[in-house]
Amino acid sequence: MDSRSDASPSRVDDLLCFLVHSTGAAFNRVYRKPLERLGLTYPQYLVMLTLWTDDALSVGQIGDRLRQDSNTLTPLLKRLEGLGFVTRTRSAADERRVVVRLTAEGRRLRESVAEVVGCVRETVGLDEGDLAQLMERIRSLRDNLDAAAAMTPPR
Amino acid sequence: MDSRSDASPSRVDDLLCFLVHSTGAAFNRVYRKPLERLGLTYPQYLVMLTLWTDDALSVGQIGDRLRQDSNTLTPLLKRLEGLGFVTRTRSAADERRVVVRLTAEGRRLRESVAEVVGCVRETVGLDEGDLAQLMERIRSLRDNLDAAAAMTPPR
DNA sequence: GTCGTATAAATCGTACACGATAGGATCGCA
DNA sequence: TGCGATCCTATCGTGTACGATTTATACGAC
Repeated sequence: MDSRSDASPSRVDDLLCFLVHSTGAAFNRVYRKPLERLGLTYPQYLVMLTLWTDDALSVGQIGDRLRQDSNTLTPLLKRLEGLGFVTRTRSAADERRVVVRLTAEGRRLRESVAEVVGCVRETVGLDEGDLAQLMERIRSLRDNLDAAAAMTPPR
Repeated sequence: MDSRSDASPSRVDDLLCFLVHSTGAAFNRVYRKPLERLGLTYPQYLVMLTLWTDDALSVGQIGDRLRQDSNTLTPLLKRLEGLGFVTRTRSAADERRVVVRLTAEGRRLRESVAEVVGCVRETVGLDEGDLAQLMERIRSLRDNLDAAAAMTPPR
């Protein structure tokens, strides 16, 4: 009920949604150059991270972890396949599934990446405690938004 | 120097960059449906917000506020023009500039939007103090990232 | 006044995001 | 055993995002 509860906020930079949006873009900018040296985009890097943790995942399993669907992942995975970092094969047990596996080169990439993660970790400029707290708040914010979006929109 | 300082994090969901990224997507999902009723996408909505605050801005001024460049904004503004919400006219004083102005219909849209902002504000589930603190932390995070990206990347 | 430089917007190519839909495989159950 | 519902991936269309380049205008030093 305060003075700005309804009127348009004075600046987009005073909106939480815009701050989150632009901070995501800023992360992207920081990651772009070092990843480019490895031949990866940021979304491709996220897929590689996922496979370095658990290899041989289906498209859907990767999508669960990254919160995206096959319409985004299929072309992205084909590019990673074209780059020689993963293979895509139909599962014999369930022909509906496509299993994505790291190649030797894909596994090798993991070492080159350690420095990328490390250098970004420093630029965020937060100590362990603040980082953990910030992450927890953002996660809970995201969960609230997800829950709101999941409600069948009234009408 | 702790145990996870170098190895790949166990899950993308434990990375700050991914949390920010996916929270931005979650905001987008929440906004999508109500904005769709107005005929706007989320980035278009950000442009409208900017113009509701300051009308008659050049493409570059809009870009300063939204942190994007003409390569993204030009086609987006042409769509808003096609929808009848803005006009785009070359400035007489400086023929390089294109000035974007709200139409009557574009101004009218502002009222329909109040409820959108209000309903999203509730779903974030934070009180005034927490919201302000979270926003300040994210802003400072973004500034750190911007500063890092601005450094001419060594080698 | 002329020329080089800076600035503003537009254009181009590639990659993501995402709603909607299609097509094939699997499963459950009558 | 057959058949409808469900699941999984792929495809399509539209709308961003963004680096690199292009074109046109403005400005400053001379």
